[in-house]
Amino acid sequence: MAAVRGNGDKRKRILDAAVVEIARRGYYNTTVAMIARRAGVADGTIYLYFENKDAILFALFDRAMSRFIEKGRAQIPQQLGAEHKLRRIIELHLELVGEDRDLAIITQVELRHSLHFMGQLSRNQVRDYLGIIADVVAQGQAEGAFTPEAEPLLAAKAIFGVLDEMATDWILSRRNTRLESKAEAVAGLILGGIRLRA
Amino acid sequence: MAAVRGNGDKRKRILDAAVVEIARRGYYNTTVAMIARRAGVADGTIYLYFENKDAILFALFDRAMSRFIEKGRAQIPQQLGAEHKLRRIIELHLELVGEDRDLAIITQVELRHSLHFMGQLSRNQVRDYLGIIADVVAQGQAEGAFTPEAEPLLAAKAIFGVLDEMATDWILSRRNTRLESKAEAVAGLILGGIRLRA
DNA sequence: TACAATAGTGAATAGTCATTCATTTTCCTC
DNA sequence: GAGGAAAATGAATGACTATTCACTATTGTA
Repeated sequence: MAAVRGNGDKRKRILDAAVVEIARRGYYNTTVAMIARRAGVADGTIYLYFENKDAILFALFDRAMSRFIEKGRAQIPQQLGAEHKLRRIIELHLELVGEDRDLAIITQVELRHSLHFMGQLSRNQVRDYLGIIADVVAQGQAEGAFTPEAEPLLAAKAIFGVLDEMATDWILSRRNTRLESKAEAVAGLILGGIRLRA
Repeated sequence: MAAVRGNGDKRKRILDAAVVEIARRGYYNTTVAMIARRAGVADGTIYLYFENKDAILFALFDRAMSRFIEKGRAQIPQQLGAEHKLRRIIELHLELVGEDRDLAIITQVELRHSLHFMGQLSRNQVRDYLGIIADVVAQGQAEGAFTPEAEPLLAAKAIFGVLDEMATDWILSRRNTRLESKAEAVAGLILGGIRLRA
């Protein structure tokens, strides 16, 4: 039944369905049956592709993070100066989060469920991401473009915090502005701070 | 039984117990019975003080936020210049979150559960908090100390994002550094940005 | 076409837990 | 210290749901 195509796209269909259902209702209020229903498969089929319900959430995060890093690699030319790279990261982050609201709800809200989820997986890959930003900061310092006072990893966390808050704020506001429209202003703040330059 | 004191501190005992249990296990993995047990009351007693399980989480947030705003009011003198006020806010935020790790887990991780929780309550009071920061930014601009380019509310969100990320990072790292030890460096970043001053 | 293997199904299972409420205990007043 | 109100109890209820598994359908092969 519901034969969209009797082939191997079931895993994808399940994940896509999970994004929608979990974004609407939250992880704990979404039943496996709901995901199965939307995916057009039987409840039991879910367990042919995922060990358990938690594994679905883990897989969702993996998939999102992979896309993120993949796009990042492709779109941040190695030869750019640090300031341009950082601007590109800011734009890209906001673009990617802003691209799919349901997915953004998962990453910004649902995945922050419990220390269990946060600690187990999300942070490993977040650390990689922070590392990428920290490298750019260090590059900028080496180039003499960025202030040497800032500890690169701390600066990276601060930058991530700003981007993350912008994303969360966008999720929670029902307005339909585009998230990436803030990129310019955000970059200005991050680069220049708020103190008036002498 | 378990007669710690037969008087009116039950509500407080229940909330205190809830902080500990929820911080350890997460909201959805904490049963009402667990909270009751730690509080030294019967399961049913919980329902004399709270309408349902959700209401406990809501109350937890209210209590935390009230303390936050109360301390903020008391410790940020009205006559201070904007930069000093902002530094004080940064210190205070990190101090208060850093004061009680269990409570911090609730506010940084557990309360971000679902749009349901995030949207319903946390944001109303967070908006007030953002408003306070935005006012300080506007004051700084009026004084000519802060850059006029920054839109105060956007700047406030960015600042909140930085503080929030520092807090979350502290929660997830098991190290026992004091959160407020980062205040100085964070203030430097927020005020000066990362671009080198000419 | 016959036969296995593989994939998919969905009803049944086995728990779990928020919430209720009949009963008991504590508190207060006279 | 009697009696009634208020507070507290905790066993029972009623739902709900992740996961399993005996069975069916599909697919590929000889």
